[in-house]
Amino acid sequence: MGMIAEVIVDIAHSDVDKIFDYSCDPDIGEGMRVAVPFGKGTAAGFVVRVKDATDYPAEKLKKIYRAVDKFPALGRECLSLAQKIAARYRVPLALSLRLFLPAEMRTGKVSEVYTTFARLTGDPREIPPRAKAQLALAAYLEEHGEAEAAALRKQFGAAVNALEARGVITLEKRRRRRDPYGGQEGERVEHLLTPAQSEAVRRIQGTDKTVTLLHGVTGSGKTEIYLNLIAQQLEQGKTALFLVPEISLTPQMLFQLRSRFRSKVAILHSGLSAGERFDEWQRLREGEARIAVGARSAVFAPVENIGLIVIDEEHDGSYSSESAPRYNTFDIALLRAKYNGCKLVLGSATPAVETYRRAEEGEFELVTLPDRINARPLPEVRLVDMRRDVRRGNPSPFSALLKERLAACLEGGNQAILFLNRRGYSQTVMCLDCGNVVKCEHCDVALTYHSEEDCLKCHYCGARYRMLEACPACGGKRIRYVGTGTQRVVSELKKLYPAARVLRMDVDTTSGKEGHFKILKKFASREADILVGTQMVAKGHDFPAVTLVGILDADMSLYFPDYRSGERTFQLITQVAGRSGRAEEKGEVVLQTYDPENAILRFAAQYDYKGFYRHEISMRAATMFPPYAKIVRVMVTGENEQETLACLKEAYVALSEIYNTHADKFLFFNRMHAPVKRIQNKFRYQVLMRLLPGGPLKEIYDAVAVVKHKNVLCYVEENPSNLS
DNA sequence: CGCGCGCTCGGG
DNA sequence: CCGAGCGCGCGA
Repeated sequence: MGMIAEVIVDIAHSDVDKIFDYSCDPDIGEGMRVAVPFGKGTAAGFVVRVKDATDYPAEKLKKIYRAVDKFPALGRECLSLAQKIAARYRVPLALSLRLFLPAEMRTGKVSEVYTTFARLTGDPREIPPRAKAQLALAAYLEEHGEAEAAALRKQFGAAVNALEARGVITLEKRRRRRDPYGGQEGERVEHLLTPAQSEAVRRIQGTDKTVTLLHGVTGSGKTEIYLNLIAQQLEQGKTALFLVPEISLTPQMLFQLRSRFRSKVAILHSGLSAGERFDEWQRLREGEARIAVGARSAVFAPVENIGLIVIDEEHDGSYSSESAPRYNTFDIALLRAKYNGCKLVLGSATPAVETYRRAEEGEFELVTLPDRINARPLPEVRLVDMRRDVRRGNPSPFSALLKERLAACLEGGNQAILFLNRRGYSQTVMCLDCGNVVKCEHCDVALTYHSEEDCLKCHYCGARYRMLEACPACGGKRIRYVGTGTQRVVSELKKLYPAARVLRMDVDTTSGKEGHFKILKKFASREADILVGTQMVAKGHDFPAVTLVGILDADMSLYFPDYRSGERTFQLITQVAGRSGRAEEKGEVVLQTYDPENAILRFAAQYDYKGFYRHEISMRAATMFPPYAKIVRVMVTGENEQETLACLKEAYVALSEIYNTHADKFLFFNRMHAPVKRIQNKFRYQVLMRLLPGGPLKEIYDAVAVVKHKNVLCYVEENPSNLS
């Protein structure tokens, strides 16, 4: 009797989201990718199980054509995990299985690369004395051992083939790993833990809880703790996942890891070429590398026998997936930790309120590192009331204090960072005669003026428009620039400090994979005095000469229509303030605001996380926001407004039923326009809900899974980080 | 009466 | 997802 394979075809659609049985040869195994006859053609698929019988009529059964790879691309754990993900987020299994492979493997563009080596295997005396090149080649190999055939061909030409034909040398193809960053390593340093770090390590190992929250201020040495824990797991023959926000995957950080763990580290992130990513993935799968370092998607790394999972900067928004399946890295990491029976460490200087709460409640172990390693104080933060500056008739984006401190900083030969969370020149342009603000043709969003290209850009879809000469509504010619962006800050700086060298870092100046490295490197090597940028400047990187950080508009992120805006503001300020005074000289921070009494800004200025947390958690309790309730949004979006509305209605009717039967679990239930009504020509409507713990979340997912409208997308978001 | 488009269904 | 099959609507 032949073998039967259960196959999931690699088509992400609920209609074909089911197991198809195929007969197969014994070389087909679980987890392998296969090519199968499907419908009127061929489909790729994943073998999820192999069995020896099926109920499906034998005459209709078809046979797997072939295995796509020589190896099982998916392991046991990942098959089980993918099922859970598919069930939890109501996506086809094919979609959750794809998470576990490098994307380029599916498109078939990537394969292993080989290098041919030549070595002596016969007697060089068989070479006739006339064949000078062949003799030289043989002599070369006698001296050097083996060498790459390609290099030899360059030097000795056809002699390579001639000698092979003669049997004097043998050519051998060997797999070659593409190596991101060309094997560069940092310096090897001793890793002695401070008493506080040792105690933290001891507590993380000693707890019987799966999850530990490691709360340590900037510079308290969290990384050393992670590395120590990882090293211990490696010694026990286990593997580790080290997850970081995309932005902190700097070469420096990677070199540091490599200097410690050498080739045991594999890097998975979007900056690699397809081939490099595939090879790093293979090194992990084959056990050659045993530490996977990477952003969100590295939580799916193909390692077995995991001994530790680390999520660094756990509060970072990049840990939530923005497209289906909308998973949260923590949830996946927890599943993997449970499956492998290992620990999961969350690290942050500014933990998410929801995380800290779970630690406080005892669900997570809480380990706190209150002090910086070098005991250097954090830079002093001075709050500036911008309303007073405005009243005094100072229209510039810089307060009098900031100007004074900037001058002093430059005079002292130091560097400054100015942070402003808005790119472009001005937030938008407005007609002074009629108040008209120009919007994007494809999005319900005001356009931003960019001075470099003298154009208006839409920050949602990237569309560009010529700068207006007159108001399109009333023809008025008095156009005013409203709100300050990074470009304007740079041009104001040039007026104020003509001698200062200014660098700008935002999405517009960091195109290309290595774009923001180049700018950071330039600044680090002191080719500029002032770095102006958006939140990109907040993370990573040590600039020893920076003694001043200016936060130009601390309120900007505060008034986002989002329950996490306070939390995000606190995190951002803490992070950017930490850029000041990293070396010998004392640092300072100037924090400009129109709301100097604001509690969150005051806690941030004092580096008082606990004060902030208590304030924020009591606000959340009073207003019933997460973690006391869950925000659930069902988004409905499509290009045709009628179709979109019809779909919204269908979803709303289905959800209303849930609401009516579980009214006690709902704090809020309504349908409405999304705050941004249209993005990229797609109309956006939503059903917004707030659920008490134990609310009918599953029912909501089930109801939405049934809603199917052509040309309209309808999906569930839990506690979305961005409610626009 | 014939064809075309749109919906439904099956695919192992 | 993609193609096949089929029903109904419209046009000469």
